[in-house]
Amino acid sequence: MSQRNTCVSDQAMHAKACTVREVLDRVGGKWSIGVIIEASRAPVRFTELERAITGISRRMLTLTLRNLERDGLLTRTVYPTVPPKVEYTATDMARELYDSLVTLTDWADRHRAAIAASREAYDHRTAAAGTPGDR
Amino acid sequence: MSQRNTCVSDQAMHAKACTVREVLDRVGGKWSIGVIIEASRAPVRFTELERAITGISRRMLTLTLRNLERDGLLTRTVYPTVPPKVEYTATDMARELYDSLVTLTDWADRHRAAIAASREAYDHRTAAAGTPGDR
DNA sequence: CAGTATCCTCAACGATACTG
DNA sequence: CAGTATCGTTGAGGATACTG
Repeated sequence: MSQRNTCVSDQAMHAKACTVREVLDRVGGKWSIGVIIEASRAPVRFTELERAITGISRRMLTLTLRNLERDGLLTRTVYPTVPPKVEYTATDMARELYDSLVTLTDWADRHRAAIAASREAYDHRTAAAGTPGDR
Repeated sequence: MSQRNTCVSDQAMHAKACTVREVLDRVGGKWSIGVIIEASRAPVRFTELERAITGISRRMLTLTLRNLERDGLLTRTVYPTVPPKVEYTATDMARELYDSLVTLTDWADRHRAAIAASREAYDHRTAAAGTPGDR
């Protein structure tokens, strides 16, 4: 994701915000969630992921996989064959994380319409403010 | 946040990944969560937020507030006094979101140690690979 | 007080040629 | 097949002077 840990020296209740940031720093990247979901179903190979995740570049797939592996969210298994075969599998920790994320999708589902409406209203307001004459 | 909506043209189950991204695009910013938490307790003024949230710049506070207001997560109330007084309050939608985030903090709390250990192990491994001689 | 306007930096991401 | 190595782009975020 985009930001570093600013939690040091934070006081009291900010602990909550920081804990959330910990998670976000881990899965906030553009592709992390997609990879975790794919690797949660069954072991997946590099090329399979590349095809399954629309729009991801080879470089970003590699980086995402390495970071997730480093955090213990993915297991990387190399079969020393020719040509090489590598499989990625989500760990239990990652599956748990995915389950927790369901709570968030519920929230999004419930409020998607309200948010869209709020945005439209806001944009309409500010557009009106930006157009002095309005005619 | 860093990334645009790539959900268009996505198929079947990727809907889940996209719904998560919707939330992340909204709250994934470096400061959004902190602002929501502060504004969930009670109405807060601009300067109060600036002091409460360690490290935030004036510019980012403004941007974060505007985005959250646009999405209907914050209410902005202006008291036409001199000097001006502006209060920000979290909406019910935002409080609900915050409640959902608790699930994530639980996950982080449970696995913080495991993640740290995994990272250290990974870094040690790759460091060893990078140091040919090792002595 | 509550912002806006400017300028700048840097890390995330994208594209793609090359390789064990 | 499963990557790595390079180069280029973009936008999030930071610092800060100025203003109604």
